[in-house]
Amino acid sequence: MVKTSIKDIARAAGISHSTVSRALNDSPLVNAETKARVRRLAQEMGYSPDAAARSLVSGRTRTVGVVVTTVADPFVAVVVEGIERTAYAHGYSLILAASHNEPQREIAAVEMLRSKRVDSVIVTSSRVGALHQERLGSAGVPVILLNSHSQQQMPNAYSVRVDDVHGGRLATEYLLGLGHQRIAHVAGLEGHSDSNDRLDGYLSALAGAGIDYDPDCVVNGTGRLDGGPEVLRSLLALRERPTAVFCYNDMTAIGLLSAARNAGVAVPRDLAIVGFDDIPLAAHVAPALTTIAQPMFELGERAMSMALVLMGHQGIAPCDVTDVILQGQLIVREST
Amino acid sequence: MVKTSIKDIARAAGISHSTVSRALNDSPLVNAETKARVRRLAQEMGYSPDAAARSLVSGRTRTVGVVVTTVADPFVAVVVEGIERTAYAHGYSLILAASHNEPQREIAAVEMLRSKRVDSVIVTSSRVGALHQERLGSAGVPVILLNSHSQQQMPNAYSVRVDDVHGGRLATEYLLGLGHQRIAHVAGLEGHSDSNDRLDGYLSALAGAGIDYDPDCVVNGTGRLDGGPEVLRSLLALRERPTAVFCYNDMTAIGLLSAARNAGVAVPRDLAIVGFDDIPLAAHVAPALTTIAQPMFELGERAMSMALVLMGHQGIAPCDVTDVILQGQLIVREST
DNA sequence: TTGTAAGCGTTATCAT
DNA sequence: ATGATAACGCTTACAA
Repeated sequence: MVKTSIKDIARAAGISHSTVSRALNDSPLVNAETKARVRRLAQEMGYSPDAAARSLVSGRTRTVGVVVTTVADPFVAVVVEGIERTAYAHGYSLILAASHNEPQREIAAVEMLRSKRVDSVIVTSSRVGALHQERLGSAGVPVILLNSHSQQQMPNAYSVRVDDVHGGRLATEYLLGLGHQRIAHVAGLEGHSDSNDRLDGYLSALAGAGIDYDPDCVVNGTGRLDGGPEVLRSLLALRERPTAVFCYNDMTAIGLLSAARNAGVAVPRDLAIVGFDDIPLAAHVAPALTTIAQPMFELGERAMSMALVLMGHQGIAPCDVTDVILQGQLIVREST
Repeated sequence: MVKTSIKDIARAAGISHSTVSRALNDSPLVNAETKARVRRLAQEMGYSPDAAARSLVSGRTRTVGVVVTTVADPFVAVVVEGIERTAYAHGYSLILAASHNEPQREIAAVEMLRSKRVDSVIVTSSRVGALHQERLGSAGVPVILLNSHSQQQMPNAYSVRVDDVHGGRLATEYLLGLGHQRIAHVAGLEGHSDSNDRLDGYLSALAGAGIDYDPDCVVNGTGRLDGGPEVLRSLLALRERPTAVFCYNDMTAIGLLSAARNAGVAVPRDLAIVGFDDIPLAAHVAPALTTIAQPMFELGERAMSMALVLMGHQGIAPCDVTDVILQGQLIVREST
């Protein structure tokens, strides 16, 4: 048994391959017993339909492409879980590609997906979203940006995201409410709109409280666990030491937490820390992390649902759903 | 610009589609300027080769299927990262499917991958690995099991795994060395060979120390964060309370850690806890988790490399690489 | 109800 | 160096 095609089955059954095709696709135009015989044969011969051949004629692959920065990030992992569950429920498969935060790889990934003729593409934390929407959107393949947005508002710009400005403001205002006057911010990687927006929220909260913005208080992070020690060093090196810090995401915050513990900086007494995401483990570090919760799973679900709609899967009009914005929520724990 | 095929380019250039194909594939049998003209046109017309059509004739897709339990598990996420990096480096794409620990879905996932004609399949924590190896292996598609093994040793059984028995023994012997006499074990989900093997290691260490095995000391876990409270309850309900516990994985251990903290059970004083995996966040919980480190990234890398070899990518003989077994390593932190 | 034939977008084998 | 033509495995008119 190497590989069986409908022609092989046709030969074995002594009928034409079109009848086999019809039988396998449950067409009403086939004699009931012929259908049964064909199906039994298909089973016995280990037949598996060739998706490539099928999509060559149908023009659809029942596959969506998912571009992430890396799966080894808990936030991304849960988002992908949300996408996967929804996709599976509707008979779609996922091709996964990682950009590793490099625009070049992101572009290459989307090109690969285009070549594989995926029916839709979901890109998380894109740095060049508008480009994809131009290349694919105009070719009829919906592109959904997840937690990023084009600078220029395009006609075919679909996105699902959390309100990052609001989240950043929420976090900062909470720290201000606690009485902190000197609040630092650890940004994410440059070029990401979510990081920029969270920074904007931070700045807006500061401005709202009538606090002068000190550029030194904003330090660059990596969005990863390992940046902690360096971030801590930067913060401690400031002329006037901040009493609180709002981090781009939970991984950054947890890395900082760890570095603080090793350096004997007590959290929250010496330094209050707020994260962003509420990844599953945020509640389990010590001290448990105060953070802005993103509905990660739902973000994935919504993005995939939007893709389904755009591929014509429900009766909903496409124009209803161009830009879904969800709100984050402050979760107070022990790190503040 | 909807979709451009080589025929469209041929028409625009006034040549045959076979010449276009040759030009695009950099065949030496094409006039240099024709080649240049074709390529410019392809660029301008936004041409993207149809992977389905190509693989229909070539018989290969340059795609591997990856079946995981769920991506929303840090161990799995890092493994997939390892697979992805290696795959990308060799021009392969990944189709991702989740089994959610249900044998039925695992089988459906593999069937989908078979239909998509992936060149190879990697299945993590399989519950029915032998089945896939029979269905796909005999059809010429290599199947690599990652951290699971068939009960019966088959001819085409490829696997990459950590030595779970050894790891389980290591963890338990370490606790014994600390003086613990009553050590519990929280198992993973039933039907997984890795969980069974870790249990075997635990039992073997106990036996080696001349300690009678008390079946009540082995409780069932879920492998997830959320099982903590119930596991703790089970442990506290035991007639003679254990002073230490070895958990199937870090997520189980961290869930337990959390539950212990909430219940006022001091770790490690009242209860010492050892995990398994060494997920990135294991060092950042409190107390930091003692665990058996698996080379997660390398596991993924090795599995993908093995797939490459089996697909004929290097000069290595296939027989050299049927079963890679890596050793885990004890990492002592604060939870013991 | 079934069979024949065309076509999806490629690559590959022939000729020319 | 280039062009016809067949083939990959399937779906789908169109015939019978």
